[in-house]
Amino acid sequence: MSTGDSLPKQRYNAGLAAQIEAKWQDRWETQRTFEAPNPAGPLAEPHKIAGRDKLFILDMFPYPSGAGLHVGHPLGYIATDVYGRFKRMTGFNVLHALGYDSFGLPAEQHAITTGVHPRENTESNIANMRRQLRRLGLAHDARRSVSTTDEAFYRWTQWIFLQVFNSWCDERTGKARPIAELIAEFASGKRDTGGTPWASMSSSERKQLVNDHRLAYLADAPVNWCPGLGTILANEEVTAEGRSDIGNYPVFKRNMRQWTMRITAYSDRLLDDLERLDWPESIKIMQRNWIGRSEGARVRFSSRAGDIEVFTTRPDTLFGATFMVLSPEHPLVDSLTTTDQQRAVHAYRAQAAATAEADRQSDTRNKTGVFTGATATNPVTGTEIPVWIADYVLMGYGTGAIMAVPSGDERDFAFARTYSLPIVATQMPPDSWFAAHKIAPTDDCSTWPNAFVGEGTYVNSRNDSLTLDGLTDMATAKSRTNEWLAANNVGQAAITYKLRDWLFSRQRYWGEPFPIVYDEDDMPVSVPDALLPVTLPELVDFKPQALDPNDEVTDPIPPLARRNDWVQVEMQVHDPITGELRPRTNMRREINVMPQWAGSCWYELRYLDPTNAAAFVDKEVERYWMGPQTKGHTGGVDLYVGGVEHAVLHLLYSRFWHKVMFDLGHVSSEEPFHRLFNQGYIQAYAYRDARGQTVPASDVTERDGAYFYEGEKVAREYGKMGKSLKNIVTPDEMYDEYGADTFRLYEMSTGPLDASRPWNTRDVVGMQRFLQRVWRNLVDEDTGALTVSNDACPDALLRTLHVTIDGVRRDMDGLRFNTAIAKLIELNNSLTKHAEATGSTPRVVAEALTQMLSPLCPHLANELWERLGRTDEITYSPFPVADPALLVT
RNA sequence: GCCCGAGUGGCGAAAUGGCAGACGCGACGGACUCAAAAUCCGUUGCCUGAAAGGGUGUGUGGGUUCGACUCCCACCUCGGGCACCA
Repeated sequence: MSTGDSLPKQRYNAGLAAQIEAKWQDRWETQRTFEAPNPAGPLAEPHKIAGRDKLFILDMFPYPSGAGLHVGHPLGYIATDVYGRFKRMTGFNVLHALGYDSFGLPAEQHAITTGVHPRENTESNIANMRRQLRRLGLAHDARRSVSTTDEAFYRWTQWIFLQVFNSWCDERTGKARPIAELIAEFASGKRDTGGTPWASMSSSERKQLVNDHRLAYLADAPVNWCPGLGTILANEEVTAEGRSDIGNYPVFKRNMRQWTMRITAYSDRLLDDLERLDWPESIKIMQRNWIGRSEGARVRFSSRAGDIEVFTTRPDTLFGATFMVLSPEHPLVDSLTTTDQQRAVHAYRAQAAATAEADRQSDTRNKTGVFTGATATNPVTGTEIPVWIADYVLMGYGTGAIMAVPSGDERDFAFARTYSLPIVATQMPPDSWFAAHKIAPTDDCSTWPNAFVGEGTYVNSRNDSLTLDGLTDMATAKSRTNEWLAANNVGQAAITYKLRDWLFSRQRYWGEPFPIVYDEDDMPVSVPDALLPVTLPELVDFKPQALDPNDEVTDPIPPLARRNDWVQVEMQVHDPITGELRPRTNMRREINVMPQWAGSCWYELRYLDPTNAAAFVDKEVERYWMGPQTKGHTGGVDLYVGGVEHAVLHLLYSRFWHKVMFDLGHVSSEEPFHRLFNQGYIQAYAYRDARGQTVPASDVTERDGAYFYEGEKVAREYGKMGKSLKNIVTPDEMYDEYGADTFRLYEMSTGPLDASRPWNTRDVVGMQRFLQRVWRNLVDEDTGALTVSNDACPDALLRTLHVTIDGVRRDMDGLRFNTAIAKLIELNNSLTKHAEATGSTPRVVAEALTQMLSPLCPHLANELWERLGRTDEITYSPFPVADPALLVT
């Protein structure tokens, strides 16, 4: 169709939108419209700050993928942009920027297959994404865009790592302190070393003792080792058969020496401070469950291999413990196992090692296990009870061993039933329970259909010095048992967390090198601040070194090990104990790199002060943007928007680092993100042909509710937008077909921000028509002349305007952009009726409508504002305020 | 499996204890046009009825309430996370 000639010259369509958008994007850049003033430092403009409140808005920064952006990415970015623009119009000094989380596996994989250096690939991906984002018209301060791979950035990632490494958590205050203070306490005798006195310790022993207290420490941790690929694998990369997803090589679960972050020392603070955050309740619940604090007791059972310590949340049921179960990985298994059980135990351990952890925790799976042949003594009854191993007991939780009370725990009950182990009831369930299960209270508990986990009257729970019998209150029964355990030196009340310490090293190339060298005792030593950053050495081959696929014992050889000239180093370092600075030869660099989480744990702080070479962030600048706003306020980013997929890991790791920085006095905020909002995902339809192959969604047509590709019928499904489903829609296509403003409006209109929704290109035109109608109400499509008059506005229209202002203001504040847009459409529809009747638009409505639209479609609004003859910047013009007198009908 | 969400017209949704379906898409009808596109106007949950009207309806089954899309319980389906994808 060639229709261009007959269209009105000044119709608002993709062509006109493109002109307008390019014009304003250029103008914003040259006029530096969105640069946010700092109170101090190189970006300081104190006169611009006076009398304004600040607002720090943050998006979860993207990974610069080779595919660029698809229309799913900008959902959150547009929302924060609309909110930030709205807040600017209500007087806030808004900081909004976007950087790149640019270390990570895809660039490394790309480098392995193509030989192109990850930096090159990463930089071209960033350039492409910057171009795509610029066309969206985001009001970002470009000076503050940082990438985690910039040396000027990761210099400070390394510096923060050293802060963590050179700290310990003082158990008396629960706060991090410099490690030098711990050394001083040991040296002065103020703190007991728990063994050899400090003065008699060798240098190596002292370093080891101190290392054992550091917040970043080396420890053996279980990993999925795939020698055939030469790498450690994520659980998701391991198949159900315990082989690698790629290449189908064997995978071994084994311990390996890894950098580990002592996040568990912060469990209680991470848990308690959730109360003080403005986060969705569901995310708080997920974090609480992840931390998984449970109160109970540790109890020691004696055995021929020594004491076996268990953690239980139900010490009150100790009298019903009729057997014990150890995790197959438990260190005492070897010494416990009797000769005749060795084969069975060995076979079972091998099988457990090949089972995914999620499956091991499954409640519905049949319980499996093996008897070790050994027994242990129940401390309250004195009875010898059998010791088993079973994969439903995990080494990573509690002590890796449990006392099994089949009458009071469903899993233990199932296990006892499977292996005919004894069941002793320690609580008499209420009659209603028996009635519900259609059994009699006189029936033996081994005939019960399942365990009883509620509160009942204690029975069979008595020895010479402890009696629970007759009690009905669980709390009393627990505390009495705990007191008895402590008095008899066989246990004590204890708290356990599901949270585990954070595995922090990767055997990869494309990550931050650790600022660590090893000395002659093989002890880690900080690289001095003056020598940061430790830059990534150049490599030609990025591939991990593959080994014999069955070589379970050799350690992985990370890519950095290839650069022996880099690994071996002479350096002036501070002695970890004395602090004395002296040159050392024969030092060896750490050859692991940090995980991708590292940069994302603190990037928001660098936005504040991106060029600071003396500190990761200036203290005054941090206090201005992130400091607590009232007493008891945690401080932190004012609004953080991102996907719910980061609910636990990223959001817990960054909270931990931030708290360490707070304890050490480097930041004034206790939490990184005060308010959190999770946006939904954009999903998309995908289509498969009769052979089950996905076909390009863009070429599928609909007829009578059925879908066709090249004349053949295809089946529709629904999934996350991505390359594999061939259902990607790029923002570039939308810019070209409709313009950025229409695209922005469409993304904001399709539903509430926190809901996922399918992408439907067909629907975009609705927002284009809306903008077209707005344009036509103010501008003559044929001549381009303004059709706005200064005549008085009729009362009814004025009332509609003020009701709209009132609603839109509240919707924008509450991030309800979809309903704000609906209200603006209604206002414009009223305006259309008026304009049709009178031939002109009242200026008061035209200006207010333009202003209310400007956060949502800023290019169009700026253009209309200028055509309305306004010479002030609409970006900083005051958002309309409703007159209460005009709200009553 | 465990933890967290979500299910409302043909589709995206609105209403969050008080008239279910605002607004948009699509569809249908009309205006403009030689015609079409674009644009504009109107109708549009479903069943029934010529109409007025009547009936019915927020995943399923129960419950609380004068009143439930909204609160509670159970179930089903879908999405997210499960620690080396980020």
